[in-house]
Amino acid sequence: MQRPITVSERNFLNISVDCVVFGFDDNQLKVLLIEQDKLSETHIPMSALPGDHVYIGEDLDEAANRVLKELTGIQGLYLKQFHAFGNPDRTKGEKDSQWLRQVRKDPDAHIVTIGYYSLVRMEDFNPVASSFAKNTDWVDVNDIPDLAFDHNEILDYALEHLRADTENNHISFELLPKKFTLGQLQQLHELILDKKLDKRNFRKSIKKLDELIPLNEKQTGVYHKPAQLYSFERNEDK
Amino acid sequence: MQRPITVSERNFLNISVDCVVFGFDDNQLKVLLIEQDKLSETHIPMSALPGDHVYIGEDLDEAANRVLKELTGIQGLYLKQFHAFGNPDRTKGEKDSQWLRQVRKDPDAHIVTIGYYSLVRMEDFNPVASSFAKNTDWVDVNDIPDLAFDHNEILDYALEHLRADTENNHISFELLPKKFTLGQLQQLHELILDKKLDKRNFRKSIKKLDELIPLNEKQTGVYHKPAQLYSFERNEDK
DNA sequence: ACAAAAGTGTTGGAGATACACCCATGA
DNA sequence: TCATGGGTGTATCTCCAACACTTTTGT
Repeated sequence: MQRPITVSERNFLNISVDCVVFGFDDNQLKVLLIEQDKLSETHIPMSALPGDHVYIGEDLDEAANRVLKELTGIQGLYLKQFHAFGNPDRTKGEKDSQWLRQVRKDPDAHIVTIGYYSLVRMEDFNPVASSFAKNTDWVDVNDIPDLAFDHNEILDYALEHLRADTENNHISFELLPKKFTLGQLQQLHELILDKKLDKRNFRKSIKKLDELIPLNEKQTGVYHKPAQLYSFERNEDK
Repeated sequence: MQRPITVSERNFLNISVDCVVFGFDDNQLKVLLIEQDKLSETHIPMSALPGDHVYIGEDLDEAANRVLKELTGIQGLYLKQFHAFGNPDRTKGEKDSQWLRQVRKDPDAHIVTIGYYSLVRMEDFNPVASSFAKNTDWVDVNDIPDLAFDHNEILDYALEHLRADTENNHISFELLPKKFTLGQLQQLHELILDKKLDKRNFRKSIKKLDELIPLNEKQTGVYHKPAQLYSFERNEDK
């Protein structure tokens, strides 16, 4: 049974958003992490997902976009909400507390966070650290270090959602950018699902989607047969 | 003795949970609503989903269970988180503001709410209104009135999730209570999905689930062939 | 000419769908 | 004995998985 918190403990309840931005190129699936600024001699900076408080009066989706932009400079991508994380101990690790004492007025607050994820071609975005992010890094999903707070758990959860969406071909028209070849799209699915797919079967299933639009354009500058380029129809781009 | 505080007293960004409890009997799918207490001459009470603030230091899942119990007396059911709603205007309707001014210290706070849903046999639970709920009602899903806040939207969203879970047979062992006949289970699926299902095919697909346990027990007191009773194995009951 | 990825159809099997009759009980 | 829902099997069809060769370009 939860012990009620009393006023004398001077605690707060805050809301944040955390963004899991998956990035891919032709053979890698990575996640965009930020590295915390080193704040003092004793402080050991950690890596973390880009995330920060929601403003009062701000919509959650907008907050996710704003926070991502403030910390990494990245904007204009579709962020999909996937889960809320509210364990009161999620920010109570020793390193986490140390960090929060330096950057927050209420370091002991209970912070509920709303998780968002997205998927982009890495080459289309060039993250630049700012605010309390010292650096940004694309880190391979198979090589994720210990992250701040419960961000490892949030990341695992996001990956599950990404895989489920990919299996159902929901991913593509919501989360994919610009134009691509079917080969690239297949590589992407293989990266996400972590298994090989049959080329002909993949093409059959993907071509059934009427969101898939063949462009009047072919690949150039490749030393093999150039591929048809495709795009996904965006339902509601902002 | 100090009383528990909620965020509302310290902050203007609050967190609440709202519970969408679907109830069924043999031919109806309903939702548990509460009716707000009438607070003054001019106040027009509305119906709403059971929901209230999360305490500081309280886990979201626990909060959902506590809040549901406080308002309706119902406890011990599996509540599944499905979405966070954070539109800053979601509590700014005129009637909503009027209500909040009477029951909250900071009626103008921005309230982010986390939606939970569940599914129960109505006969297994007997809701009793308390706290700021004046009454509780099981209301048919096809006959939902205008609700407080954005609760109509939350309810629609919950129904979508319920349907998706039902189609994939995820629903059953997570959200279903006690023992039932296959006929009842089929009726339930038909209610939720709003379409007829083939009896033999339904039984085939449902019998493949190894969470389905036949009990050493048959229906009694019915004036037709008594049905075998079944139960679902709970993975992790609390 | 060669290397590299693009592009293309058919077959077999598994799983989903359609469909009709007898059974056990209480009234 | 009748009304009511319980309970069962088969034939067809649709969807998914497996599989190999030709084409186009740059080097």
